[in-house]
Parts: sequence; structure tokens; C-alpha cells
Amino acid sequence: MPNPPLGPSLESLYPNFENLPPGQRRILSAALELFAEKGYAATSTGAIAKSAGVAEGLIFKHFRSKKELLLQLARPLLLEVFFPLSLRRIQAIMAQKHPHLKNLLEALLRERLAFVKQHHRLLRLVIQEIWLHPELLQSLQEQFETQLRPDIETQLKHFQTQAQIREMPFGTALRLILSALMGLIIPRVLLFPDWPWQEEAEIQATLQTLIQGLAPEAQP
Amino acid sequence: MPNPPLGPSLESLYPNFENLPPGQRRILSAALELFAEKGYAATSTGAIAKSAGVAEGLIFKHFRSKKELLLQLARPLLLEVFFPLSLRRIQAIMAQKHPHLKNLLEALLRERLAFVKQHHRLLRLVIQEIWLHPELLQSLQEQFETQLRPDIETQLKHFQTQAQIREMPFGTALRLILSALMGLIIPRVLLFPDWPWQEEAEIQATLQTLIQGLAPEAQP
Amino acid sequence: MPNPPLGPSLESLYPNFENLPPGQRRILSAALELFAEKGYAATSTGAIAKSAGVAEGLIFKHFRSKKELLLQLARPLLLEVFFPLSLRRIQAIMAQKHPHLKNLLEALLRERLAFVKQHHRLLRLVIQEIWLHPELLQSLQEQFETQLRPDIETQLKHFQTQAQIREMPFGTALRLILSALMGLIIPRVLLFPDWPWQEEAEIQATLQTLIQGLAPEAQP
Amino acid sequence: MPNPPLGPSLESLYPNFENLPPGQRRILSAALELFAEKGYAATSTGAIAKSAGVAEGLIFKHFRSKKELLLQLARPLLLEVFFPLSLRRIQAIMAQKHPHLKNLLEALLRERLAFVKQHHRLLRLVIQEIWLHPELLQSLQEQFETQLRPDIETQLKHFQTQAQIREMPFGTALRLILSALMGLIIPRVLLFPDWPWQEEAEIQATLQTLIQGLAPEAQP
DNA sequence: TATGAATGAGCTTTCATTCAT
DNA sequence: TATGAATGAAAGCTCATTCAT
Repeated sequence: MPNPPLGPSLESLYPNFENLPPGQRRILSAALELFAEKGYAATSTGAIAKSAGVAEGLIFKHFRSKKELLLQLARPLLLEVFFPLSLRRIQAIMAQKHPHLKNLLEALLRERLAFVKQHHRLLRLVIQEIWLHPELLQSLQEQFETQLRPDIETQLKHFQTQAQIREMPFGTALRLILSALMGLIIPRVLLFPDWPWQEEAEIQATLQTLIQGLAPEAQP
Repeated sequence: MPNPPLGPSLESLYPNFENLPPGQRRILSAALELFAEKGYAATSTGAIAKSAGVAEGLIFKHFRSKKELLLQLARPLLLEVFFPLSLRRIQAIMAQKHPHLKNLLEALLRERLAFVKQHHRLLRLVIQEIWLHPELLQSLQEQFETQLRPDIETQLKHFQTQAQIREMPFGTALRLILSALMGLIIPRVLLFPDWPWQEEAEIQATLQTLIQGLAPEAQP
Repeated sequence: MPNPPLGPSLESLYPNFENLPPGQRRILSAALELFAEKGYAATSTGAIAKSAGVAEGLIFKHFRSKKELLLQLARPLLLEVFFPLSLRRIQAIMAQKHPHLKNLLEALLRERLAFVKQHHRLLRLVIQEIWLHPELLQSLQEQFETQLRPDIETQLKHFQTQAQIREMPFGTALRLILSALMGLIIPRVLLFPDWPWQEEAEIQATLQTLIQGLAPEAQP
Repeated sequence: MPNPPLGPSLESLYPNFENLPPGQRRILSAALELFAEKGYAATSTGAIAKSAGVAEGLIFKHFRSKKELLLQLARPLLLEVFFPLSLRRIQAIMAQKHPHLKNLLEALLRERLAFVKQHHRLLRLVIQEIWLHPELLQSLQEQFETQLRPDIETQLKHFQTQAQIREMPFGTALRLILSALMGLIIPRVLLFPDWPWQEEAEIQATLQTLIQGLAPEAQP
């Protein structure tokens, strides 16, 4: 029983989701499911209404258009959750003094893995659509530059002065770290969630590889 | 002058592309362009026909349906090129005796980077659509298991006996290597092709990180 | 003034026709008119919508496909009306004790003639399409075998014992009777409705010919 | 073994069918088959070409349009065969002196039955399309009035003077005779060709019924 | 005689959206 | 809040027909 089930999403994203009219709630849930499964463009409002068990017209009473429905699903994830909310957790990690680089990376990896597991449907949806709406990609990037980059840069420089990371440009180090983390998260949660993953072992292997890899070259 | 232009694609993928009727050629090119830019579902056959400068009906004379057109674009990449064709080059790499793991990984990385640069439009298309057509993902996986895995496994075991890779399951090692390679290729070619990349430096940093990371733990 | 006008149809066939949404009613009427006039395959949904004064899309909201529209027109005639409904009238005829074969045949002929006059458009449609959709022909035949044949057989045997019908297989007698009846109804209503028919005289001639024809051979 | 197979058609209708170019022959055969099976409007030229094994363009080299192809199939049946040709056989029957009405009717019935068996596909086609092209119906009627009616009328009057047919309008007598003949031919050949017909018995029953039925009323 | 690429109009169907109730 | 009839544009696709070879 290696894989605990991946959790739901909307209830924890919309602060007042429980208070919404039932029709609206069912529409949001159905749309999330269908968008994530078949893509935005290939999902018709008729299919959403049928799957939600409501009349098609109701969708347009609550959301002015189909696109608006998509954005109301994606926006909380991108703007409010991806950053201000989950940021709180990441910033908490970043604010701590970590005795060793491994402590920082492990905290980061576990936090992101948990986050992605919880919101995997929404993430599938966002990842699918982000290719087609470059402005989303750019806003994501801007948010990152202003909100997260400074803290991360501080931390990395700290570990560089401690000789836990060898001399390299900040962007390169960041790319190497993100590759390693994403290289675990994406196949684990989004591509092959049904494999019998030895999750703890993969986490440890990933961390050790990253730490050894970033370390200064061994002096012979 | 950091970024040489990314090359074309179809001419080199379809062995007899030049011999196809001109209408079919233009349809394939236009569809590739539009699918990659706006996604399969959001691209109408009318738009393809207009962009190709042919009558819409001609699309359905050559390809029985819009879906069939997508598959005829993706299949060569996935089945004939991803593996049997580019495999020739990878297998050549694998067949060699590499004095050090770094030689193998460097050859691999450079080969894949060149390949992706050449076929970047098709790859965008395939990556976008693979989420929505799980049969593509599965066929990709099967091809890999039967065609590539054995050779790679042999090579990795060889370097494990040489103590260049520490003790770990094959799947884990593979995942770590692919993460690092993809972590360079994907942002470089598909996400941010217009950045001023220091490509050579990134290649070297990636390789060194990977080699150090996979090496056995240093004995204190 | 030999020919009274032939009556309408749908209102009396669909029990709740009046309660259907107006759009659906108008589509059914227009489709019946056009299918009967030009044939199913040669009638476009665009023409139906235009003639009904509704948007073309509405056809597919109410009937899932053009074929479904045809079947919803033909089915009530074939299954509910041809048999269970008009059957009530035929079974009433069959249930009576008729002093002479002529009384039975005359009642049958007048009933069927009236029925066909009322539903002549639908019948044209069904006769046209029945050649092309053999499942309709078969379902008609099955209904007949189970619902009508037994009663008819009883009646005919009764008149055979009374020496009003000579010795012959049941199927043969039935065929001869139906030929004679249809030989009046079809040209009168469907082929040449505009001729100056002497209807009453034709009815009497048909009946007498049939009765004489079925009688036992005169003994010299 | 009640049902001998129903024979082919085109070879015996087109005097020079064997001399036509092979492409044209195969197109005619395939079109006859498909038109008879699915109807004219529901059969595409693409389907005809495929079934004939020729290029679609060839159809339009030999026949200027799809409609022209239909007419070239139907016209020989209607104009050259229905009348000048099979008429020769009917006129031969009519020209003879028949000792008894039964001899005339039997000759007629057997001749028509054989004719319909041979050309059943073409007849299905003509019957299907005649509803939709009223000019065909009318031309058929005109041909009948001018070419056949006089001879038939002469014969019937002859048998009326001989007291084998009772006093009735010519049109009525004709209708009764045709009903009886068609009431055997249509179900036997066109509707239920696969039933286990006792053909000879049905022919005799039909003839006797008709003769008795047309005879003057028995004097009590 | 025969091919098959190419056309453009028209087909059935789907879609997001509106509106009276 | 919720329904469902109705809309009109556009979708994917089929069709008969033309034309260069």
C-alpha cells in the first residue's frame, strides 16, 4: 500500500467554498474534474452542466463566461495560493536558520510534495493551460522574481559562504535545485501516480544527490 | 550572440516528405505550427486550411479526421524518431566504451539538446497533448522499456562496479539523470528560448553536479 | 366533388403533442412535410429549421440527430398507432360476430381507408423509408405476427367452416385479402389522390370480387 | 429448395453492355447495387467509386453527373425495357386468342413474375425513386395509356361479352387484376424474397380467386 | 481510358450564450 | 437560485465535381 490517495482541493482553496450556493459548488467541482481530465478547450459547458447535475444556463448565472469559470478556478491557485498562501509556508522555511543545506532542501521538498499532492488536479489544469496563455507564465515569473527570489538568494549565498555550495551563478544553482525537486514531484504525482513508489527512499536519494552535487569539488 | 536559431522539423522527420503531394505537405506544416501555438483543441480545421492555402475539404481527403492529422504529426516523433531513429544516435553513444561517466552523460546531453532544438515545435505539441491522450504516454513508456532500458541499465551497472555511481536502484539513478538533463533542456528550449543563456557553462555545471551527486559518499 | 380533403396527422398521433414546446412541435411538423415530399436523405436539417422558423441548433437539442428525428416521427405510427391504437378499432371489428364475410371485410376496408386518409403524409414517409431501414420492416412484421395474426386466423377459420372461404392456407387467404384492400387504398390515397374516384362504387366492386373470389368453387 | 436465386440484370438490359469500357461497366454495376440498397441520395459517388474499384473522377468522365448516372440506370428499365422490350412479350400475349380468361391472366402473371425476378434490383431502385420524381410516375402513366391500354381494353371487353367478366368499368377491372398480380409479385420478389414460398400454389390460388371474383354474380 | 489531387458549397452537429419563467 | 427552450455562429466533415497528368 505504498501510495496514500491524493487529496481533494477546492474546499481548502476557496475560503468560503462551503457557503457558496450548491449549484455553484457543483459547477466548480465538475469543471475542475473535466478541465483537468480533457483540457479546457475540449470540455463543453454542456458536459460540465450534465456532470454537475444542473441546467446549462446556471453556469452563466454564476460565471459570466466559460473563460471566467476557468480563471475563477485557476486564479486562486496561481495568485492567492501559489504565492501569498503557500508562500507563507515557504517563507517560514526560508526564515529559519538551517544548520545544513540538507535541512533546507528537505523542508522545501516535503512541503512542495505535500502541496502538489493536495492540488494535483488544479495543477494538471494549470500546467496544461499555461503553454497556451503566455501571460500566465510571465505573471508567474514576475511573482517569483519579486516575492521569492530575494529570500532564496540570501539563503543560497549563506550556504555558499559556508562552502556547502560551490561557486556558481545564482540562476544556475536555482535551476539545478528545482530540476532535482521537480524531477521527483512531477513523475510521482502527475505522470505516474499509480506506480508503487518507495517515496521515502526517493526523497533521501534525491536530497543526497543534490547536496553532493552542489558541493565544492573534492580536493584530491 | 547567445542563441543560434532553432531549426525546422518535418522535412527531416518524414523520410518521404518531399514526395508528398504539395497540399498534404502544406497542411502538415500549417497544422504543426498552429497546434504548437494554440493547442490541438483550440485550432480549427478551417484555420489550418486557410493558413495552408488549401480548401478545407482537402484536409479530410488526406487525413480522415482532425485527430488523425494530430496523430500523423505526433506518431513519427514518438515512435519512429524518438526511438528507432534518434535511437541510432543514442545507441551509438551507448555502444561506446566511455572511460568515465562524464563522457557518457555529456554525449547524451549534447545529443538530446541538439535533437530537441531541431524538433522543438513538434515537442511542444507532443508535450501539450500527451496529458490529454494517455495512450500516447503509454506507448512512449512501452517503447522506452523495451528499446532503451536494457542498454542504459548495462551502462549504469558498469559505472556502479567502477564506483562512479553509488549503490541505488536502477530506476532511481535513471530518474536522477533524466531530471538533470531535462532540467536543462526544457527551460533552455521550450520555456525560455529567448533568454541569454550561457549554454556551455550550464552544460558543464549540470554535468559536474550530476557526477558529484551520483558518486559514492565521500569517506571522512 | 369526389374527393374530400385528406386530414392532418401529428396532433392525433402524439397524445401530448399540444403540450410539447412550440419549437419541437414546429420542427416535427416541418420535418414530416419535407421528409414526405422530398425524402429523408434529400431533406437537410437547414431546410427543416428554416421551414419551421427556428434555429437549426434547436433540432439537435430536442432530437439528438437527424435520424432520431425520423424515428421519432415514424415510430409512433408504426408501433403505437399502426397497432396498439388503430388496433383497438380493428380488434373491435374482429371481436364482433359478423353474419357474413362481407360485413367483416367491408368494416375492415372502410376503417383502413379512413385511417390511411388521415395519416397519408406519415404513411408516404414510412413507405418511402421502410425500404432503406430494414429494421422498421422487421419490427412491423413482428408486431403483426404477435398482435393481429391470431385474431385474424380465428375469424378466417370461422368463415371457412361456414363455407364462405374455400380450403386454402391461412397465409394465402390473408395475402389475397390484403392485396385487394391495398389495391384500392394505395392508388386512391397515395398514388393518385387527385383522380375523380367513384369511391363507393370501387369499394363495392372490390368487396364483391373478393367475396366471390374466396368462395368455394361452384359445383357444376 | 423453394426459391431459385433471383437473376442479374444489367447484362441483359444494355444491348452492348459487354462492349463498354471495363470502368464504365463496374461503375454501373456498383451504382445499381448501392442505389438499390441505400437509396440514391444516401449513396455518394465516393462510395460508388470505391465499390467499383475505380477513381472517383472516372464516374464523371463517363456520366456527366450523379443524376445522369441514375437516369442511365433507370431509363432503359422505364422506357426501353418496361415498354418497347417487355412490351413485345406482353403484346404477344395480348395478340393471342385465349380460349379462357384464365389463360390470359396466367400468361400475364408468369411473364411479369419472371420479369420482376430478373430485374429486381433495378425495380427496387425505380420504386424507391419514383415517389420523389413525380415526372417519372407521369411518364410511366402516359406510356401505359398510349401503348398498352387499348390492347388490354379490347381483351377485357372480349371476355365481358363472353360473360367471364361481369359488368364493370374498364378502369375498375384493370385495378382489380393488377392488385391481384402485384399482391403476389411484390411480396414474393421485393419484400420477402427469402421466405419459403410455395410459388406454384400461390400462382394457382391467385388466378382462381381472380377468375371467380371477376365472374358475373351467380344466379340463385 | 483512367488517375487522384484539389475545390468550394453545403452538410450535420456542437458550442457558448441569452432570456423568459 | 435555478430551469430549459431557444439562438446563431462556427465546428468537423462530406459531397459532387473539375482538372492536370
